[in-house]
Amino acid sequence: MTSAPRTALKARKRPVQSRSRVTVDAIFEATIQVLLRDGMSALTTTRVAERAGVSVGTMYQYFPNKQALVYALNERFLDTLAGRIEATCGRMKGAPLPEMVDALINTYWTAKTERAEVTRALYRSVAELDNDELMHAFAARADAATTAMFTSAENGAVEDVDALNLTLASVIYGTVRNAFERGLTQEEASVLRRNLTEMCRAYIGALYA
Amino acid sequence: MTSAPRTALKARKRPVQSRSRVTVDAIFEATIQVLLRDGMSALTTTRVAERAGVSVGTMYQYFPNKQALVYALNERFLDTLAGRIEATCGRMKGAPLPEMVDALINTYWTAKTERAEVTRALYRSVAELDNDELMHAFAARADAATTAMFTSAENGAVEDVDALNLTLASVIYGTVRNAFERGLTQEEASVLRRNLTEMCRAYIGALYA
Amino acid sequence: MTSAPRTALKARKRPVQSRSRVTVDAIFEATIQVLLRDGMSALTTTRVAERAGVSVGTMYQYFPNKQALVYALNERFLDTLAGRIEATCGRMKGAPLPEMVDALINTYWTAKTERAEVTRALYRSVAELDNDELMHAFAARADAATTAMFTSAENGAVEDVDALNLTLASVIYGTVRNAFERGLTQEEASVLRRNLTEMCRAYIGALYA
Amino acid sequence: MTSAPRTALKARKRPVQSRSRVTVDAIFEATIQVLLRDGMSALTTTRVAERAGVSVGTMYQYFPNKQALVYALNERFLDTLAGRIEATCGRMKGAPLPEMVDALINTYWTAKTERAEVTRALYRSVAELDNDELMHAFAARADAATTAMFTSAENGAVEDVDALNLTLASVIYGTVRNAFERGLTQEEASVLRRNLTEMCRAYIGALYA
DNA sequence: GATGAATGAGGGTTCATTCAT
DNA sequence: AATGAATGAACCCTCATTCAT
Repeated sequence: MTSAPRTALKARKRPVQSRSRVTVDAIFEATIQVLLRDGMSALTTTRVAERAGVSVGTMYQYFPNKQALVYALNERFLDTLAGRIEATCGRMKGAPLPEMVDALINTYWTAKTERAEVTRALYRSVAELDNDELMHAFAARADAATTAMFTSAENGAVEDVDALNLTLASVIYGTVRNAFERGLTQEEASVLRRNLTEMCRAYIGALYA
Repeated sequence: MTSAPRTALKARKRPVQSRSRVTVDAIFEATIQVLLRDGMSALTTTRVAERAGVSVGTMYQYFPNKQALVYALNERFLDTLAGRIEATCGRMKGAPLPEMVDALINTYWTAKTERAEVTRALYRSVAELDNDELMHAFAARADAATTAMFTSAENGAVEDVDALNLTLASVIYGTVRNAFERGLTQEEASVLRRNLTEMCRAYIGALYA
Repeated sequence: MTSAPRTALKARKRPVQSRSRVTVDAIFEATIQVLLRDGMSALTTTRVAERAGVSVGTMYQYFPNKQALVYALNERFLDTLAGRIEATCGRMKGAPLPEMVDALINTYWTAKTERAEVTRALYRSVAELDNDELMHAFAARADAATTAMFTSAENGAVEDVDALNLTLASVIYGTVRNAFERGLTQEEASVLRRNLTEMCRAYIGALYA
Repeated sequence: MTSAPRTALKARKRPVQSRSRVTVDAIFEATIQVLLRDGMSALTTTRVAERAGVSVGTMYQYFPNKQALVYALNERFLDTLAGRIEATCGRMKGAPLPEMVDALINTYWTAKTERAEVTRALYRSVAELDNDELMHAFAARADAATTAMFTSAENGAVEDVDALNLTLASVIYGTVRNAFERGLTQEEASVLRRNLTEMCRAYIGALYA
């Protein structure tokens, strides 16, 4: 996640002092607020600064330009998410494959659902960005973690871990995102979540039948 | 798909005459070109008109504003896509469930892959829009078609068609999109595609074991 | 009134044929409608043509440009008004001065009040124009008529007809216009009208006391 | 005068600091210049900003839109004018009625004549606006002042002050405006001014004869 | 370090006018 | 003669970014 973005998008300073940290957090939070309330097209530097309670000038001390701000915000979220996935994968090392899948779905689904609106806002904000780098960095980290986990599966080595990983990751991440975009009801969501788990388990079962 | 969008987004005139039709198509194509080359943030009315070989004024004769243009473009693509899905579903009526799933994945995957870059461009362009209406209209049409298809499955009635439909639709559409965003290699893509099919089949198999 | 305006403002053709006459009238009426409904800033050639039931092209056959249209419209109204004043002045020739004044106020006030909204709309529309020419032409015609009338006053020659004329014309026309702009109630209007007459009579009385 | 205009027309910031004050004044002056030189239809935001020596952006920091600028300009002038009328009325309290009228005509006429061209430009600029609010606010203030003055007239209470006020105000303001629109010569103007005074005095005389 | 007024390029949009049909 | 689609200059306005204080 901390892999080098285009120089233009790099944050200007690492907020080492606690005061800076507070400021940056306020800016991030303000960005999310504006995104939620008014949408991407109303995300102006002035408005963010205002809501964050700082001046535009100050904002530019921490982020070289608007894109960098949005970029950093998404980076932060993906960092957190990757961290959670890593934690889950660490915890599940050596467990049976089906349980791994359950855990992975749980982690991802929960992470996205906790602040559903924020997730949605971020999905939108990232569309303008040079997305790929961000996604790749996240994918790389997450894939490393899940691959390591799958490799450690209890009942012997998986034949083609990379293929398994690619498949499960794509299906899980993709399905969860799609669930968001469809705006499912609570009930539909829980049906889908259960069935997604079933499906993954069935696939794994079929692989080793 | 042709369900009423917010008035503000409605196209101004239906291009009935062939000359108009050509113009509108040129504008659509130009929009895609710009989206591909320069991204959403560079999609200006002037640039689109220029590339389409018409004046801005002409563009505004057909679209009341920029958003409406992007909206109409997406609408057109989703319309086509929904049409293809309906065709497939029609053709597969009464077939065995696994073959239905194969056909559905094929149709969707192919449709998205044919002009992969365009698909990617549209995914981005739609993020700024009032997405929901568009998605819902598409979902409604596609769901109706697939549900009808699943209901007609050869070997007896599916127990809960709606749940099955929700699951398969979410997984398939979601996975395909995720595949795009990850920017998979040709090979990875074909592995994923095969495995997605396997997974759906395994799920269906498990349901009726 | 028919004095030469700047060439640019001249109407393109005199509508001699009855068909043309109808068209021009429709355009004039449409212009007023739009002015009334939507105000000067919404007075577009397209809208006027639309409401008149003709094409823009046709409109341009009769008026070389938009300004000419507004100009002609005002000219027509001022022409009519001048005609009415001339009629009154003709009728009152040789009458006693106070009765002349009564008649003049009556004529002017009535003319403006009959279609009060139209009057108001025209007042506004003319502000954009090169007003002066129009006003001068009207003033010249009206002044000629009133001066002739005052000269013929029953009880002997007025000492300085031009001064009297200037005074009465300015006071009467000015007061009536001001009444419009203040948006007086029915009652206030009639009080004002009565008092204006009183005042003019008092002035005349004082002159010859 | 400072009564609430439609929100859309409100000035954005009150120029409290002296620098801002200078800027705003420059913008006002520039607006007048442009109005004088090129007329209302050439009054573009760019042109005004240019002549004022500021950027368009700066202009928009003080005025939310072009209309608001014109509105504020007229408001300022009417404010000043109302202030002058109030001053005169205050000074003339308890004086004989004819002197009051003299003073009122003097004040109004002088105010309008001092910068005659500006007055003319403003008369035109206001036609596009939602005039009424502005006029009413002015009228209310001016009427209050004159009514109070007339009430205090030396030789006993006027019978119907409101009617007197309505009459004198309408006649005076209307006549002065009409004088402008006719574009009188210096000499004609002074004749008219004298006669207007005579007329008002004659009217008052007749009232209390 | 922080501020926020000033900047001005550039965006979306309108509409008077033309001219091929 | 009539049409109305096409034109494109010009308008109003926004907002990322800078820099004097």
